[in-house]
This record gives sequence, C-alpha cells and structure tokens, in this order.
Amino acid sequence: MTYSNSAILALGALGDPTRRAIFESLARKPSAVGQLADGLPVSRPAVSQHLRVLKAAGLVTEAADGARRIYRLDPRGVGAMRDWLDTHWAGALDAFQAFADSHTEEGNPS
Amino acid sequence: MTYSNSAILALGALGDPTRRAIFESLARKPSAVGQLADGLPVSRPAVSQHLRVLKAAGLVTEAADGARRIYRLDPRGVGAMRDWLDTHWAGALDAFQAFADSHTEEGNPS
DNA sequence: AGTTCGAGTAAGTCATGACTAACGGTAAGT
DNA sequence: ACTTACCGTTAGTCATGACTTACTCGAACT
Repeated sequence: MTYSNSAILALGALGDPTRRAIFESLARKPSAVGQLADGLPVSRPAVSQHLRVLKAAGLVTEAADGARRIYRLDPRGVGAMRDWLDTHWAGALDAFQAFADSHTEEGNPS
Repeated sequence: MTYSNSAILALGALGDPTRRAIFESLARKPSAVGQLADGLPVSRPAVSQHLRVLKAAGLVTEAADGARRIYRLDPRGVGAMRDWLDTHWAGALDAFQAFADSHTEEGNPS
C-alpha cells in the first residue's frame, strides 16, 4: 500500500470526462481556473471542484501566484497510476500467455 | 485516433470501484461470471453488466467454454491506457521542468 | 427427453455526483 | 482607501448510472 492508494484515487478522478479534459489541458500548459473554464463548456466553480478532486487524487498541484492559482500536473500522481497499471499489465500478460499456451495451435473460428 | 480512444474508454470504465475490483481479480486469475460474483458484494447480473462495459473498453476478452464464459484481461487495452498515460506523463514532466526553470530564472511575461 | 445449472437481458428503483446560482474573501490597481 | 477583478465555497437541483428482481435462452447431465 505505497502509492497504489493514490493510483486508485487517480483512476476514480480520471473517470469523469470533464476531469480528463482538464487533465489534458493541464498536460499541455499549466493554467489558472479562469483559463481552464474559458476553454471548457462548464462554469468556473465546476472547474474549481474538479480541480479539488484532482488535487486530492495527487494528480495536480496548486501554486499561488498573487490572486491567481496556477494549477499544473503532478508527475508523482501520474507515475503512481502508471505503476499500478504496470503491475496489472504484468498479470494480464501472464494470463494471456497461459491462455495462448492452452490453445497452442487452435483459435481460428469460421 | 490511434488507440488513445480506447484509452479514454478504458479510463472511463476503470472509474467505477466495482469494475476496478473485477479488473484486479481478473488480473490475478481469469474467471467466469459466477466466480467473480461470488467474491464480490454484488449480484451476478451486475457483474455481467460491468463485464460488458469492460469488454467494450477493450480491457477484457471473452472465451466461451461450453456454457461457461471465461473472462480474462486484454493486454492491448491495458497497453493503450499505459501509452496514453505515458504521453501525458511526458507533458507533466515537461511542465514541471518549465516551472522549476521559471523559478530559478524569473522572467516570464503574461 | 426432461431437468438443472449457469449466463445474459430488460425494466425499474435509488443513490451518487456534476453542474449552476449566489455569496464571501483576498489581492492588485487607481 | 476604494473599487475592481478573480478565486473559492455553499446550497440546491437534476441527470447519469449502478444495482436488484424477474425472465428467457442455451448447454450439460441423468
């Protein structure tokens, strides 16, 4: 239970399409709330709430620049997700290998 | 539109905790619907519906074994997610680098 | 052939959460 | 010091979707 917990939160956070859009926009360029809301079909408060969820998930960090808050991606959160995925990818490959081994030369329906 | 579309679907599918549990269980061992539902606090039809979503997202594959359906992870879907994550991770690192650079040099307009 | 078990589908209910509107607080500019 | 602008918060509404119950289909076993 190192950062796999963060990975779980990150997956849940990225399940929402609007949050994915915010995430991708932030990947391109760090921005403030107004900037983000301007390029999205939702209001500022909505972006603010999504940002809070993303921050709780460890995917973004907040940097106060005067009255503005600049949000940017947190590489650690993305790395945790990547690690979680890596672990399960290994399981997937293993299971697929076992399946392929069980069906060595069979598997051509119709 | 390479496989990033599949990655989007995969992210959306994995946003649900129950689907994540099914996904992790499948990563450990391919199973039938009854097997899955037996180890989860939800009914069989619920597992069936989640399996359908996971299959549509390209994360699991179905293999008919007589009356039983054996579900296993699809390495391609997991790989697509991993690729998507990789791309945005690069963006995150780049943005973070720019941020660190901006704090050591100080001099960015607008 | 009949029975039994297992899986998928459909309809319906209910909870979660995404969004908007209104308010308060804080920092810069005049 | 006042005004302006931006950000965050709260309360409330409404849509999305997760879950269950009941039904039908298909395959194996007696």
